[in-house]
Amino acid sequence: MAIQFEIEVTCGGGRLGKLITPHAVVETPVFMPVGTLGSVKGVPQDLLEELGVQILLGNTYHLYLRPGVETVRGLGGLHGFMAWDRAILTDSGGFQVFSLNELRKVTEEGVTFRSHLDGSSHFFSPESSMEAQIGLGADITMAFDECTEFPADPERTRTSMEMTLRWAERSKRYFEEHKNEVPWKTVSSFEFQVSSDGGDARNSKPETRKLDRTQSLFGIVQGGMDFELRRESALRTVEIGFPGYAIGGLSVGEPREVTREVVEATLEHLPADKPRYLMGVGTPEEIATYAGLGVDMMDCVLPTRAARHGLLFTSEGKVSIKQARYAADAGPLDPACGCRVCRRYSRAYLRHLFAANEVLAQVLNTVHNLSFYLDTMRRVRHSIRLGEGTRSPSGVSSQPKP
RNA sequence: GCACAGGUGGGUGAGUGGUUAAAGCCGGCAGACUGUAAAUCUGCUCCUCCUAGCGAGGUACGAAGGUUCGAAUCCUUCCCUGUGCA
Repeated sequence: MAIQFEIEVTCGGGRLGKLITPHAVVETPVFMPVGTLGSVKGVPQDLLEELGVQILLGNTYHLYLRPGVETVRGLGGLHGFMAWDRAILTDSGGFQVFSLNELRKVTEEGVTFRSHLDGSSHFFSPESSMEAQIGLGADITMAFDECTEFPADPERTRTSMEMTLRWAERSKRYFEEHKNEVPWKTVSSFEFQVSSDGGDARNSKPETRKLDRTQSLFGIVQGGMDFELRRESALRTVEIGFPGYAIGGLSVGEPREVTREVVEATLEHLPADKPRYLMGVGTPEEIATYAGLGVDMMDCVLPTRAARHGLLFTSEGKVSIKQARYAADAGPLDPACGCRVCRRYSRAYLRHLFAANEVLAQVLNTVHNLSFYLDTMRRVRHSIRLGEGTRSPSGVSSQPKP
């Protein structure tokens, strides 16, 4: 078993768990910051560690184009290359196939696409995506899928979903044959320590386990906005068999309430003992909601991108720090936030940095937003734990450990 | 003092007789952003009024006059700036 997922407690649909990957133990539900090109834009790795980030995203398409998979592999894989020894998940490139729609052509075999950098022609298939992801050496890899566009008619949605299923089988087949080719040691004993929520380590104790440190491959459910197709996609993806399942094809322009309905309709068909990863979602409210519904992993560019654009998430709602109203505001960005940015700087200063186009604005804004997202998930985990405390005696939410 | 070159909206800078309230860029003010082609993108940015619109007036291209159906654009005088020569 390449990856272990242990559910500690559940509350309603929400689950508190540990995802034990080759490089880190990840407390779930977790928000995974996006580091597309081997960097969470603007934030040094040691700061990410300080924020409590246990798992990052990398992107196969982007790293394949630049600096190239072989370069990364030669430098110890993505972990060695970007000097990050906690967990990494790589996206397969499936989403780029969707978002670079002007530059690509999809066939059963795979996707021919033009580089957005220099226009050169490339080809991605389930096999080549897996080859690249194994070379990058993330802890968790993703099957090569087709993210169905929105809107899409039923026929198109089914056709797309069926192809994603065939690609999932091909991804798995290639992966199983080559997964030991990762650029790091695959077997070792692994000591890990999990601090309890809030950073208080009093109750945690180091555990040592013998782990098979191989990569994992997650399957991705598609099916557009159609509940029946989602159900079928989920069941058939589970049938192929993966250690974790992602819900893809959402946040592609559909109304947010539709997103939620589709997530709920999909979750019920995914095995309770496997991690469930909702791709590309969402706002702080959304990630809290979905965590409560039983989603274990989420990623989104929103906190990092919005930060660079001057949009900050706070306990009092969104703050567009560029607004003139903050020009002389001596108060902290978010009085309820304990992050290093809110502890130290005024809104007026943050606004000035942004207006003056100082690089520090991007750094501080991103640090805050990520901090807020990670805090949000800590609160969610805490509330699930508390929920267990009150409901456990009746056995309502008990969940057998794997 | 003389000779050139210039003076355009918050800044810069196009435009050199007719959809020009005046390009573009910057600045300013808002908005968007959800498996990152994103330090990006979009809108507004002279004043007043309203039925809020490819709406109606007003004011505007150093100043004042003039030519013309029509001038930021042509002419005259004046003021100012830069460079060169005395």
